[in-house]
Amino acid sequence: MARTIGSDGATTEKAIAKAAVGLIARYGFGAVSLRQLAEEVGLQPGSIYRYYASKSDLLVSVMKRHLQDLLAAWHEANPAGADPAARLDAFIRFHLQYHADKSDEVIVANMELRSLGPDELGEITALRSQYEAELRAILTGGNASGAFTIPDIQVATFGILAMLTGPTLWYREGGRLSREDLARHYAGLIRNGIVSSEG
Amino acid sequence: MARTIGSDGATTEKAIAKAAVGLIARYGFGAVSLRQLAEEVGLQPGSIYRYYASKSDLLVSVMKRHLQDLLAAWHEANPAGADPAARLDAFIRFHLQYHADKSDEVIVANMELRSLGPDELGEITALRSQYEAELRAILTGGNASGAFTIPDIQVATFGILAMLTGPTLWYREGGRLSREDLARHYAGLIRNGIVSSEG
Amino acid sequence: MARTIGSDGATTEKAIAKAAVGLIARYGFGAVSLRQLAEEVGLQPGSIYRYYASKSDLLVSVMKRHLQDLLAAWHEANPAGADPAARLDAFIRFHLQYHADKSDEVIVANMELRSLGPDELGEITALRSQYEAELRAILTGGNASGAFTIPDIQVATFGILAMLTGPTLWYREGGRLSREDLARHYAGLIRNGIVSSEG
Amino acid sequence: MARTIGSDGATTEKAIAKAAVGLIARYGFGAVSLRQLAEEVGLQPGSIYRYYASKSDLLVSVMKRHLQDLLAAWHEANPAGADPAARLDAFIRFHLQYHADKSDEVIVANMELRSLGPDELGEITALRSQYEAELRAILTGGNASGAFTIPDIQVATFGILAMLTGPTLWYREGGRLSREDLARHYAGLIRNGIVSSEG
DNA sequence: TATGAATGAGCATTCATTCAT
DNA sequence: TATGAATGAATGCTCATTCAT
Repeated sequence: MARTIGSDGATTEKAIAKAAVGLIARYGFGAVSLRQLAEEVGLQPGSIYRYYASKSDLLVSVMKRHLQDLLAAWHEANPAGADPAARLDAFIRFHLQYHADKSDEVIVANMELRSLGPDELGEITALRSQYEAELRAILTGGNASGAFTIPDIQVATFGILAMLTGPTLWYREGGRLSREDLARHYAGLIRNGIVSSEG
Repeated sequence: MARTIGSDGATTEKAIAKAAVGLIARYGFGAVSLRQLAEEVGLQPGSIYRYYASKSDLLVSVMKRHLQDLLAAWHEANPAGADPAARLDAFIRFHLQYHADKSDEVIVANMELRSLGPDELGEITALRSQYEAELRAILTGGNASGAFTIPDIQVATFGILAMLTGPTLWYREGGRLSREDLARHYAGLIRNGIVSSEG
Repeated sequence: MARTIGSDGATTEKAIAKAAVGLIARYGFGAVSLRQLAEEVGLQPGSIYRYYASKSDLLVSVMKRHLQDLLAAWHEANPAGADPAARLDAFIRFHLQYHADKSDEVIVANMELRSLGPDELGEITALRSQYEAELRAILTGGNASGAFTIPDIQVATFGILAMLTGPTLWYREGGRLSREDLARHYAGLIRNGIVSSEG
Repeated sequence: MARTIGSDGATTEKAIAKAAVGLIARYGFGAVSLRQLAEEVGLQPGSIYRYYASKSDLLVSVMKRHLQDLLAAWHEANPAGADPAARLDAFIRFHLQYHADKSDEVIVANMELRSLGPDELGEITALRSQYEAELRAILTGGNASGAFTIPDIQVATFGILAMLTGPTLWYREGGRLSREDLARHYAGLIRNGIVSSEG
């Protein structure tokens, strides 16, 4: 039936990706059908294949874009010259902010690694590692300057990331805690622990 | 045909549950078929229905059992009379230990909430909340006694749990870190943060 | 687990047949499972096989018994020596009465011929034909004696039987019409038609 | 794969419906599988779902179409202005004719009411009632004009319909009786009964 | 650019049936 | 006499995918 009036490829592609992220975050990759996705976008299922080679390609594409955007945004926000404590603080705030803004993408990127084939898993894992390396570098720098006293950088890196990613699953805008509250509390916990944390 | 010689119901039921946990943890609930599960157990697919009313019932059953066992084990391990710091330490060690021993169950219970219907989700969530409440009580007690200085109990509870559950995804027995190392490092981080943590 | 206390074979067999007739009449042979039937009787599905060789055997057995009982009851009720009009009247009343009393059996015997294999169909059809022959004989006798003026005995036989069997599907005891009303109206219709029927 | 050359939706849908009526009439709704139906049409089983939402939807659709066609055809054939006797005669001939032409549809519509869910049963029953009402109106009119002497219109309506629908199960074209014979005999029986029926 | 018809494989589930106990 | 464990085949249905139009 030829081109739907006013439709254009780039727009359609973005609409598919956006709908996909929302649906996958809510229901899980395996539980979302291309029919469902197509209907949400206002297309026939077959038409998705003009933009993505397969359902799996769609997932990889969405994840990759998210992780690349995340890295780019952090490079922008990173106060590279600052001292370790300030850089860690910036990282905490950036991570919470970005993860609150893109919670669907985060959920997909964290929960659907199982849905990837081995090759794609490698690609995605490499990007995730780059992001982890950013935090690791801050912690290492802090240990070197004496600002931090971290016995195991790896444990701390994973621990902090896990902690900071948690709110994706429970934080709701407009609830008891403002974003600023959240950042303050987490920064205190990470810096000083619970024995002497201040917020 | 008919009863396999020597087969008995209780044994078969446990074999199904055990295989299910392993497969679901590895591939995700939606990606595991009853055919696959049946083959792993050495049954015909239909025979699973002698023990579980549906695929979804199998998931709920596995999750519920896990959370009940978790709670029971903690009640056993909880040094109820001790001071808050000691109780927190016990909780950290218990959680890491139990989650390392039952990593498949933990992965299923944490990742497959999406695969539950609304009623079942309520049941499971209630059990999870009970466990969270145990940690919350320790933290609250510590604040009261002056042992801790926690500005937001909720954030700390979720933060600590997220942190401590993280290793399920990356910790491997026999690697660089012993279980004792892990416990020590996490305990230090949680107690003192990264500025003055020791371990 | 050996014999359930107090159970005995003949009783169980009848209980199965009775439950089967009820279920098949309500839901259709194909839609009734042996599980359902077993549960209604308080047995395990496998136990039915002690009494009936197969599901299909159960159907045949029920149908055959019904048709044999029907024939026997008519032979009892048939006023063999009477004149054709009286015998027809007796047949009408007998048929309506018996079909009202055994409506489940009638429904099964009329609706489930399709569920029979070819051999069994032959057996059952033969019995049905015997019953039809009884009516046919009355009509033929009436033509011979001049009591009736029926141009085609076959059409009249089938027509009368179809008419008289109809109430199985709609007649309800205690409604607008008593059994006597029903018999009177049908007898009038059959004898005199609608131009001059009296009731 | 993809569209079979030259295939088109409307054609396929009709082919499915036609094959379905034939198979259901012969074997019963419950005994016909979608695989069997698909094979008869030359499709894969799943392709049926492009046209019918479920197996049950297929049945309802077939029944509804039949009853609507039946009503429309009678409205066409009904000699509305004629006297009751002529209208009854027209009804008898119409019914026999239509039921001989569409015997599969008739069998399905009469035998598979049990296979319907409660809502669908209501819809179908309503259509059947409309058709019954047509005959009831003729009989009522005849009583009013003095052409008929029917003590119970309901019994006569059901009786006549049951009688006239009977041949669907036994009448075979080209046998001993022509369609005209059939119509004549039934008209005689209905009008005058068996005491003085003439044909 | 997009549709609409169709495929083929797979899935959860149900069922009649068997037989060691 | 009856149970309970299990089979193997079938069923309705869904899905990712293909491709002529």
